[in-house]
Amino acid sequence: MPLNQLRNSLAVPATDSVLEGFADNVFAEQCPSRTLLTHVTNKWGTLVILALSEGTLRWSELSRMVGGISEKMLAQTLRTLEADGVIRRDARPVVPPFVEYSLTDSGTELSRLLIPLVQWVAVHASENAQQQGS
Amino acid sequence: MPLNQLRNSLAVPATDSVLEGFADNVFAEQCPSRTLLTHVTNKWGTLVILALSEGTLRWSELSRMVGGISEKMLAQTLRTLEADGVIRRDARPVVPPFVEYSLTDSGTELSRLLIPLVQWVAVHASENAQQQGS
DNA sequence: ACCTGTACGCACTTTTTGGTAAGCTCCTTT
DNA sequence: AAAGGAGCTTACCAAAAAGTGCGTACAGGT
Repeated sequence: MPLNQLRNSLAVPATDSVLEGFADNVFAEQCPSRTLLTHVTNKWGTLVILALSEGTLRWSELSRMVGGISEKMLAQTLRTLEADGVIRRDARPVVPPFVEYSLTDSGTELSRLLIPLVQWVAVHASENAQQQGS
Repeated sequence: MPLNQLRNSLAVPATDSVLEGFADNVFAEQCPSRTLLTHVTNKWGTLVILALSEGTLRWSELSRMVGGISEKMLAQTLRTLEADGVIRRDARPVVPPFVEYSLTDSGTELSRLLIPLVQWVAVHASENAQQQGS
């Protein structure tokens, strides 16, 4: 048995003050919260949700707006977030395909939490030099 | 020149309503905001910041608290976030090494934005089955 | 007749991320 | 005398994420 799996099997001393209740969830792996957390807080996920917070957008508009996203990543991100119930896909079966993406209600909630976060990032990004990777 | 780099070189139609001012930053790659954003919103980064929102913790306490993190990832995450000015490292040169980690002022601000986000995640994680990866 | 735009899916390769295990220093415990 | 713990670092390797390019169907423009 690897060392850190062993470490996980030990009891985590339940800390709870601000993180009341969900501390035992998020800090433990195997919890679905971890999966959703990585979906909404990864690079492309955040950016797509943010872009859609403005309103409904088509595939090509998203593609242009989120700078640097590849078509594959856009497709994957959209499908993942759709499965998570964060965004809604609305396809009209017209002949040049017309597909619209928008936030669901919970997606809108989420975007309202994400926006101040990105604002914080925008403010503090200039403070230090961020040259080194990883 | 690859296709989507070419796409990036085209002008992004500056959209600004809720995202006033920083829209041109975050949505464009090559911007330091992107780097910081990925630092604070990746899996381990979020979890470490959250853990430290409770207060100062030692290496070994963090290691036990954040379930599943390897020593390498803990070290890497801590060094990155320290360079970003989010956490502070305080090492006493005593003989069994004693090192404490805490949030800086901006790190505390950040954690206050992260907590509602994680609460949202905790609430919505149970709604759908999150079986599929990526 | 030919090319472009739309919204993808698929296969392949590259890059990044993360895990495992080992080592290290200096001291305390057994 | 040997083992172990604190707080890391490094080398090596596997897995996952992401990028690249190709194909597709059909319509409209030139």
